[in-house]
Amino acid sequence: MSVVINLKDVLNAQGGLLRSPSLAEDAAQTLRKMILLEKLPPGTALPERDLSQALGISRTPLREAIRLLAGEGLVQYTAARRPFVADPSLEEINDCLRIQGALEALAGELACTQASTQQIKDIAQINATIIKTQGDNTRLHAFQADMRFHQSIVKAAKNPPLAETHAKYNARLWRVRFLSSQRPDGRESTRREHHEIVQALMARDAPRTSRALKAHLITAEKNIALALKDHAAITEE
Amino acid sequence: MSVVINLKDVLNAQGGLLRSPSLAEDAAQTLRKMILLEKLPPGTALPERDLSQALGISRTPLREAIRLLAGEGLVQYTAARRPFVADPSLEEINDCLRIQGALEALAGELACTQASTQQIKDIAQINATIIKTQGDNTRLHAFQADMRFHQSIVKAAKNPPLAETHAKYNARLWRVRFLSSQRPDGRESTRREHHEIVQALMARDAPRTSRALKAHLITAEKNIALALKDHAAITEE
DNA sequence: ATTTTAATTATGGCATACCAAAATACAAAT
DNA sequence: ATTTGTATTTTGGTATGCCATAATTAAAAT
Repeated sequence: MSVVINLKDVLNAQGGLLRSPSLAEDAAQTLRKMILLEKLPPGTALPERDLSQALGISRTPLREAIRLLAGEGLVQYTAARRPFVADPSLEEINDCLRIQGALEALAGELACTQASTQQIKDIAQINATIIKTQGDNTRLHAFQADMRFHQSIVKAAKNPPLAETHAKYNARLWRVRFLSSQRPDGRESTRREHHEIVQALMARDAPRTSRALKAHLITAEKNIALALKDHAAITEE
Repeated sequence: MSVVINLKDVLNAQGGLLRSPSLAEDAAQTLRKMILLEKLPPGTALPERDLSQALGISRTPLREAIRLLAGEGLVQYTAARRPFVADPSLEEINDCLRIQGALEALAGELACTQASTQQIKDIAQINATIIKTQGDNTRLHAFQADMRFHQSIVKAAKNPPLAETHAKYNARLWRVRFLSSQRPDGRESTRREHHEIVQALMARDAPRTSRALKAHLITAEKNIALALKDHAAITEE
């Protein structure tokens, strides 16, 4: 019989099923958010010492966190190996969007044969939620629902490496997509395209699903270009 | 005037233009080769201390090397965060091949509009080399030429993130592709498919190029399945 | 005032030591 | 012999200190 308290149990009890696996991953998540919300704007230097001190951890896990973000493309290195927040050009963003388009098109095709009927129902359900909350002022929620919509399609493809790579590009594009989602125009085309994607999936028509998803990404490309233009104008002044 | 010897100069002088950017990347490259050549067979545990000692470096860079390989999918972690050489199932390999197919199809499409005529000539040239060396007993060279063929197509797409992701899946699939390339059968279909890819590229016919590359990857999937079957039979006894 | 050069500082790469948790080996009990 | 409980060892996570080089500042020369 022991009276020693199990630290893990305490943490699990307090945070539900939350786990804190490592300081590095925690720091990575913190930095990810700061980058995407532009608390760390593009181009910001990320010196290991200052950051680790700011986050209350040592350099070792902070360093690892930065490597993680670099693997996702959110952080880059100068020639002298100094890390800084990536500042992707519109061209590079479009490059990533085309890749994301190809990945989602593949996911859609695979989902047509691999997804359970329940999964397709879930996808349709998520889309229905998006339409309902369309008028809300909670833009963040609408955005997150849109992310879930695409993620659920990828998940239905039942291809773990595909899901992983897709998630990476999602992280990389999160900021601009969020920016783009704040714009009211293009919302109608999004609604229409989502509907077409769901219809194609329900019909389990692989080529049609692929086409619909590719078209959707091309629309996203246009909207993002507009959003970035506005954003640049705003942050300039 | 100083008599102190500059270490960098010494290293550069001895290795030509070889650079040794970091012990971590060097170690990653060493481990990559060992994994792909099955000196570290699938499933092998990778304890940080032993490996770092074996490579003559400390745990810190070795640890970083392992993270790099994990990012490529060559290394995985147990639930207790112990790293081991990934042992992908045939299903997982096929998952990766489908992704690779989608990536190369996209690359082919982009290359049709983005590639310079010189780049397309180069691609055709590489393929010609492959055909010439077909009879050679230097299987390794033929394999490397095949890799270059596909890489040059991706490069011609002029989409750096695409090239990066493609390279990662190449690393991940290197071992099985090498295995597959050792088999004599299927060589004829490879020759035919490569020819079709080159023709489609020279015609700058994007859909045709896409189709040709997708078909090529499907063939690869079949050959790899056969090669793995043989390999399993050999390593069993 | 501008350019060069030297000294200083800041920063990333690496090695090492310590700790907690997990795995393993071992002893005891059934 | 099998299981259970306990001690030992192994292992990954983290903190810290040192080093070489790049970046910055200061000084000197033109």
